[in-house]
Amino acid sequence: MARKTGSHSDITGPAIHAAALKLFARHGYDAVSMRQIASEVGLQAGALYNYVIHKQALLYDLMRGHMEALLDASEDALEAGLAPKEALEQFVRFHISYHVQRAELVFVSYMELRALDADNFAEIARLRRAYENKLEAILRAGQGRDFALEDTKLATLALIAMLTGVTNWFREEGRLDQEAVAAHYVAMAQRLAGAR
Amino acid sequence: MARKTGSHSDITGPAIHAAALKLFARHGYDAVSMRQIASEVGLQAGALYNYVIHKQALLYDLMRGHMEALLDASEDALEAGLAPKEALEQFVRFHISYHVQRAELVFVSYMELRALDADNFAEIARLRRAYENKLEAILRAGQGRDFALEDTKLATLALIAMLTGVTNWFREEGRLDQEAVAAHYVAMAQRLAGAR
DNA sequence: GCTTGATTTGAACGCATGTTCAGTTAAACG
DNA sequence: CGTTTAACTGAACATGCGTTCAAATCAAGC
Repeated sequence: MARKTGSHSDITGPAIHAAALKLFARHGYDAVSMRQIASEVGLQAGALYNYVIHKQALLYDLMRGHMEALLDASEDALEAGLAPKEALEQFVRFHISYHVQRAELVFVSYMELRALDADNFAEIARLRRAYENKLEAILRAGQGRDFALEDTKLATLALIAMLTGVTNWFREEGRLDQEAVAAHYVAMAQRLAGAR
Repeated sequence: MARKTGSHSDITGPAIHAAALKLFARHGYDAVSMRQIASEVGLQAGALYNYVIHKQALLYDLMRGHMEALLDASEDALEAGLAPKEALEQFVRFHISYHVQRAELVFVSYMELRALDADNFAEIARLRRAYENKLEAILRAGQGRDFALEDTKLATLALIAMLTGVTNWFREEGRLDQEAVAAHYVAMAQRLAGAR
């Protein structure tokens, strides 16, 4: 044998995915060519096919990886047994922090859904719903007692949209740092939910 | 002279823009070819260039038209002299109604910003800010009295994201009709703003 | 230092792209 | 009815696309 045993370089593979993510976020999936991705990594286009079956898999891998990591991380971060109002605060802080730190992944995952074929789309949508359900569970747990909500499903959608929107404008060097933004969003989210 | 005087057919031009909108919304700007747009209208690709300078202008025209119409319509719809709490209600209802009725335009205008070149992007961003300023003006008018807000800029961004998110899932045949959705969003928006 | 096999190159494939333009079509006017 | 001209076709252009694959390269193990 020569070189490391195992399949392929464990540097080039991630480098390709990182380059693809960067370029997809900047220009969009369809506007980015395999040759551009290869050039970003310092390869010829043909070499990419040692690591990826086709271009679509590159996008799908990024999205599925993101959604699964998000579900895992939220599993770890959301402590059970908290009172609904505090659970909502925890969710808001987690969501903002996690998404702001991965702005490119979030952007691509929300933006390029229609570039996925039907099966891949269905799987990503399933993972997204699973994540949204965590927020709705919190709202439902407090409905009528800790929260004053007529429709927890609508409130879930409203909150997710409002929270994820932060990634569209947040800049580390902006007027407010992440902690300040999160604090304001916690307050807004709790008021929106009618928390007492 | 032959045919109608004036430059070009006043049917084909709008038909091209309508077809482009439909296809851009469905597949994305980069994934749609001039030949597909032409075929949707029943033309050959070359004929499009009697109506459009280039593909980019097709996208830009759609976006600029949308944003300018939005500004105009909000001018008409938002009655001055209302108390801040009612002005917020009016804004929420207007925004949801206007956006839900133009889901494709909204989708394309929020999605394909990065497909615009720098100058076109700057102009669209300017129009968007002008619209957001209308909401912020309402929040500022009530700040500290009708509303309990620490940061009107942040609340503006949160509200816009939350409201525009409706276009991503709203279906005419869904569980709630537009009026019911709007009513819930009015309540959530007013609570978010700390309205008394 | 030769062998081995993972890794990469570079050319080729068929096909699609945006845009141009000389030529054809057809409707309205004198 | 013939003329005019807006509207459109259809072919051509250079260029780029995703993907394949034989050949070249290179680093580790014996």
